[in-house]
Amino acid sequence: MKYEASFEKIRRFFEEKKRMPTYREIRDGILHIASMKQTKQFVDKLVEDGLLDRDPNGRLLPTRNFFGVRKLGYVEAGFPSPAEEELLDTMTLDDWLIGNREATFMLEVKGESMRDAGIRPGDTALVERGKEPKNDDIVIACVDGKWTMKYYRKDSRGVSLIPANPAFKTIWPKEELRIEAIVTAVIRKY
Amino acid sequence: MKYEASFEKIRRFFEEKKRMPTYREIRDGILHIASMKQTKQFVDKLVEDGLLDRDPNGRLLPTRNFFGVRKLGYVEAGFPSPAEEELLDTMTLDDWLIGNREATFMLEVKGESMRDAGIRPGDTALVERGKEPKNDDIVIACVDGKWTMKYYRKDSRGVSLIPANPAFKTIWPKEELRIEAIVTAVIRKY
DNA sequence: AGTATAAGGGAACAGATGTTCCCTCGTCAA
DNA sequence: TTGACGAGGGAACATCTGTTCCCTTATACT
Repeated sequence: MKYEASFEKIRRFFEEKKRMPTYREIRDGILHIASMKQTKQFVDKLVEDGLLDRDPNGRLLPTRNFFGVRKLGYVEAGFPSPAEEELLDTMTLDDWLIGNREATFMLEVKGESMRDAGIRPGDTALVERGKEPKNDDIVIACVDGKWTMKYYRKDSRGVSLIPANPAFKTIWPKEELRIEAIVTAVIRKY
Repeated sequence: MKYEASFEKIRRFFEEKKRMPTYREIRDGILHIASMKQTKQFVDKLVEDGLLDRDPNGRLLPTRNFFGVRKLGYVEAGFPSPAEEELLDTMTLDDWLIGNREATFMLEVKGESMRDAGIRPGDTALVERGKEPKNDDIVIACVDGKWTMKYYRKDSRGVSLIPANPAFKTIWPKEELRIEAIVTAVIRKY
């Protein structure tokens, strides 16, 4: 069994069971050998290479390699060679996109009012509640009982909600305005 | 110590240490009591409520509540009341967006050539290598030594790469064309 | 062939951990 | 006051688990 493939099996194990395997599980289910000694040698090498971490008690812990996606540079740069590929930074989408998990929600976008901001129907917005909006933030607001997504602007004339589409009108709230959340990211899945 | 707050502490513990706490760690570090019996009762209740899972050996496992973001409906629907909030489905961005982790990479977008598809400079594209492109997929291609992101189209006249911006021209590859990856998602972070 | 070296197998050990059990103490009703 | 009951504390136990040690087997070299 190859080194890389065995590590991948451990990653899968964690993905399924949400915990790391024990030495004996690695021995029987992954390396398919009978020797504890060699299992330890194999694990030691993985730890040394930074692919695995250890508890104070010796128990295994997942590393960044267990989560997330490898990050490349720009489109123009293209893909690195397989040799360089190992050096790539990995990054979890959740950690990257979510600041305060308690306050963050996913919300599906309907309507064309933010089209020119590159936000289109069917996109998923990540929104965070409880943050103070700044000018030009995209916000989820409840205006006179209706929910919308717009640019937020506050100036000497008061608060206005500005669409990113000339076919829609800027809203000047008459009675009630609650900024319920701020859009922190927009995701389009193909 | 309140029930909810204690659960949140356990979630934090997992977020930091990448493993679940033991009963004794919950007793000393979270509940701040001395009784194993009550610690077990507390954990039993969490397991019963589906907030925690257990190993065949009794060890604790994280549930879906430990990962991801809560998913709402549409913008128009607004936010649910705190009472309903508990019912929301949670979903990890990684699981949602990444099919094949081995083959998926993050790539930053430069240039305006896909502007009308709502993809703009600074956006992050999630791309997957090794998949066969279909018509109208957005692909990362290497044409005559240059890397670009374009719509893919194959018809009787051959393969063409079509920009989503009238200011750019459709590319008819002359010599070399390698479709290196297919764009599976686009993320814009504010 | 004979010997030395390494690899493989597996038992043994110490510490950690979920679970159970027992004792103590306070509260409340009769 | 007394007895019952439940909560809290903590010891005890069986199992699990990383680690080490020793013995056997294979391999390489002289």
